[in-house]
Amino acid sequence: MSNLKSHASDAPSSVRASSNKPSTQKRILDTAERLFAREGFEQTSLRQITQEADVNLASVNYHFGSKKALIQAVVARYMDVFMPALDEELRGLDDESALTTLQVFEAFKLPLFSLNGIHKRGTERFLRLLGFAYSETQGHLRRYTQSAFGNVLQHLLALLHRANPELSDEEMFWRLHFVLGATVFAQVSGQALIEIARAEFNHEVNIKTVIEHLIVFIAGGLERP
Amino acid sequence: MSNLKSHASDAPSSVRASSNKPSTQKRILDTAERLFAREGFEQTSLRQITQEADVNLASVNYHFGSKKALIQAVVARYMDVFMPALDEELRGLDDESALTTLQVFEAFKLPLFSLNGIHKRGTERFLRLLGFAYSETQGHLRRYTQSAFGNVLQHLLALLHRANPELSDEEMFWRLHFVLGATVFAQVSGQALIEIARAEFNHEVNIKTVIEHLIVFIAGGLERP
DNA sequence: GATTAAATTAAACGCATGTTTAAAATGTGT
DNA sequence: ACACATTTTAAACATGCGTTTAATTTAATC
Repeated sequence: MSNLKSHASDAPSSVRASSNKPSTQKRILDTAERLFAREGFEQTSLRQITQEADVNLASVNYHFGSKKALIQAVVARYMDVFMPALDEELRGLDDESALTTLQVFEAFKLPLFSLNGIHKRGTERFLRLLGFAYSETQGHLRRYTQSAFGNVLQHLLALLHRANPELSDEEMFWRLHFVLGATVFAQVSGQALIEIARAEFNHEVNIKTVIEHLIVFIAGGLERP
Repeated sequence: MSNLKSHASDAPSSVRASSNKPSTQKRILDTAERLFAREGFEQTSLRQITQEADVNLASVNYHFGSKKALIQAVVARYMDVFMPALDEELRGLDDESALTTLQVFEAFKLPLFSLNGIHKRGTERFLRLLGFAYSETQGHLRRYTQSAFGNVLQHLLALLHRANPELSDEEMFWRLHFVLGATVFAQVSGQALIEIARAEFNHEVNIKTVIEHLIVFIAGGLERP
């Protein structure tokens, strides 16, 4: 944590001077993201990351301090885009007169797809990172999310209660966690499932399709009387 | 795999002769089960198991051949009870005239609760083992389940299709995996969630309650038009 | 261009894992 | 009681991990 060298978070020069190669920091971040999203955090070693990024093993600890901090940096890059976008979408629902569960979940779509601005397959990567963050127990990530974006999550819960006033707090508690489970699982097993589906149904399947299916499903489960 | 000593699967003498202590094999199996269900497969080391079981480290490899084989033996002990029981329940639904999704999922309840015959908290343990088997990628376990009990799972799929004839194969495919996700997640995060719920709602929460909530949720998600 | 500061490098450290080995202990059949 | 097979044991093996160190190279500053 505090082991970080002072210059590590200095902002500007993200591109090396007289070279078209991205900086070491960015190379590490990009490669780590790709591998984390594919294999999970624990399954990905620093040696694997540094080798594929073509940087020295020790540079991860030099630039980020520790593997934990690297994980957090990778996730934060997406969170910092996603959460404000979601926040705005949720605010747009505050004035809705007859709010439905489906509306609330569909508010996730734009923020999710906007992540493709970060990377070509940003949506997919973010969801898989999230999935691993929860299925592996990366407590520090949960704490970071809760403390940095807790208010957004509170807002979400309030809207869901407004859309389902007949559900008790306890029922909402359980169903929300089931929603989370279905979502996380769909992403972690996502790539494998997409391939199976492709072979089985003889047409292209992409992340958008999966999300559409998922949203209908979780809305159905959550609204169940 | 084939490294197993020939006597390892010899059936009978599960209790040592002139001693009230269970056999080494059983001690390993019981302790491994307890730890696997609590921490997951990868998080539990053989040293932890053998230490708590009070047996020698090497005896796991002697009796089971490898850690993978031990994991499989632990899971199989439950599968061999659960799957036939589920099979029987599902057969009971074949003659149902107006089959509902809820009926299909409720057919899981008895087989699940029957696992408490194996261990006091057998239901909970089995579900958590299953959860870890899927969230960690224990491919060999998936293969074993598929090959040993594939017919039961096929039967389940057929019944769900009968209860929801309007759903396409593809929709059923996705929803079934979301169901699996919600279930697995609920169990892996289960203990933590149960404790939060207990504190939040000031009354006892047990595994049965969670399953009741879950079944309603997944039936709602799956039936969604 | 000399002097600092920052970044990179190769190597080692310390620890934990699953597995194997070979000797000792225990049990079994005659 | 002997001979043999089975089981248990302590120790080492081989591998992989995140991290640290100390020296070198590169960049920036005066």
